[in-house]
Amino acid sequence: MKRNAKVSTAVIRRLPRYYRQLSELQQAGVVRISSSALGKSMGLTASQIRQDLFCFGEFGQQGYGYKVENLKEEIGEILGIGRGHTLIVLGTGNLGRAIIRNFKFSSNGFRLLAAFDVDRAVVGSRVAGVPVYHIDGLEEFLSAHPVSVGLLAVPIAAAQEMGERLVKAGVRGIWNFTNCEISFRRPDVVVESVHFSDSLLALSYMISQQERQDAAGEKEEL
Amino acid sequence: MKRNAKVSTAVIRRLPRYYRQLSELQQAGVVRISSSALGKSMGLTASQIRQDLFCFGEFGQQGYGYKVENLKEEIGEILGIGRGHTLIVLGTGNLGRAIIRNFKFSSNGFRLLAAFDVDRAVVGSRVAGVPVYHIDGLEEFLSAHPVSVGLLAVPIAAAQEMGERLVKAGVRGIWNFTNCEISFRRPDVVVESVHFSDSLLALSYMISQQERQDAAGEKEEL
DNA sequence: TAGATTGTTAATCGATTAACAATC
DNA sequence: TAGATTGTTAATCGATTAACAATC
Repeated sequence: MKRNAKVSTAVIRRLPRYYRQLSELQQAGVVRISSSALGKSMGLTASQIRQDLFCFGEFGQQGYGYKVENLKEEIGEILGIGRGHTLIVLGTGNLGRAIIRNFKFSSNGFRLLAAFDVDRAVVGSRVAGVPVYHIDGLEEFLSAHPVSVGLLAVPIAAAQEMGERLVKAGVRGIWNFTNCEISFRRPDVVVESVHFSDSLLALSYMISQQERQDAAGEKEEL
Repeated sequence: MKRNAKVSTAVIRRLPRYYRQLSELQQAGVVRISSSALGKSMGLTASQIRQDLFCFGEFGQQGYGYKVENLKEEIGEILGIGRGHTLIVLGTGNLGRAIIRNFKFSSNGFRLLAAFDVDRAVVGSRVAGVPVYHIDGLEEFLSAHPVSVGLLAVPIAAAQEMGERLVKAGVRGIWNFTNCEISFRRPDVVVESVHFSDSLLALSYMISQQERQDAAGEKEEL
């Protein structure tokens, strides 16, 4: 990993996809791959892949291509897998619990330390082995355990406030699953939002376009 | 809605955000807004907003700005809200159930008709009022009910196959929550994926960058 | 060696921003 | 009317694609 000046978000968004694709290739026993083959398998151009990698250094061999395992490891390091990142979940409702149970934090380089909730009925229990604490103990926990990312799965009304408590206590990364925009006037705090609603509405637009085209086509046929 | 030639994905991705922001403004009782005020509230330039809207027609008044309610409705129509879209969920594990219980399908213009699973223990029951059928009955159900979108919350191994069954039975939109890429050689089928893993890894990259900068800064200070 | 494929610079394309006449 | 703000075209900026020398 070398250059690194200003990597565009477009590139950053592709890095996890490279990582995922290379993992699959590795599992499938593929040892080497060229930028053009990788591009074809992902719907990208060879140029773009080489240009993307160029942001970070040299990972291939001329005339040969890339060693799948090696490139995967390199991109993993760029992404920060293996940096010992830690995470806590705020909110153990349906969504919070589903994520805790389903998501493979460890294969993304994260260790899930704990969950927090206001509901005394769940506080003290465990979800998939993860202890659930009362939200009142958040600051105390954070002062004792360094936490890289706080996952917000709380009601919308509580999102901004909970985010602020996390940031105030030193958490730099917020993974926001609430369907609202949250922000902090802090250049050192990163917010990544997963907006289901935006995703479905984009899909809704695209299928609506299809439908409109279909309708126009039928009209023409008459 | 007028022009519409080729709307870039960048614009499409912003439309739901506009819709969300305008809904919030409306709820807050704001009646009119200018492109510059809307831009400021969303971290976009006024130019960009006007340029985006220009793809679809004229929605404002010179010297006045946009009527919040009106613009919201127009963007809603562009997005296809109110087109009577329908949806089914495949897979009622933790994630599937959490989405069924949590997500406000109706406020995004979708009607959730049913869920499907292989597990006989859940088949026949209801999740948040939604009936769960056995996957064997999928094709029969689809032939009786027009479905716009199929939500995939099945194990990775089943994702592609389930997608193909949906497409074969006439479903045009796939909302993919499995952590794998699926694709169909069908220009009329739209796949929208929600990759938690890609999202977390992008966040991981960004906080790792912060950490690297911090480390470099500390080094300099010595 | 010859062929293949990279790293890297240059060219192109597309998206964002700026500018401003039209007009409410 | 004067001021504000749009719709829309032109300018700029950034990202993608093309090209090719270097070299395995």
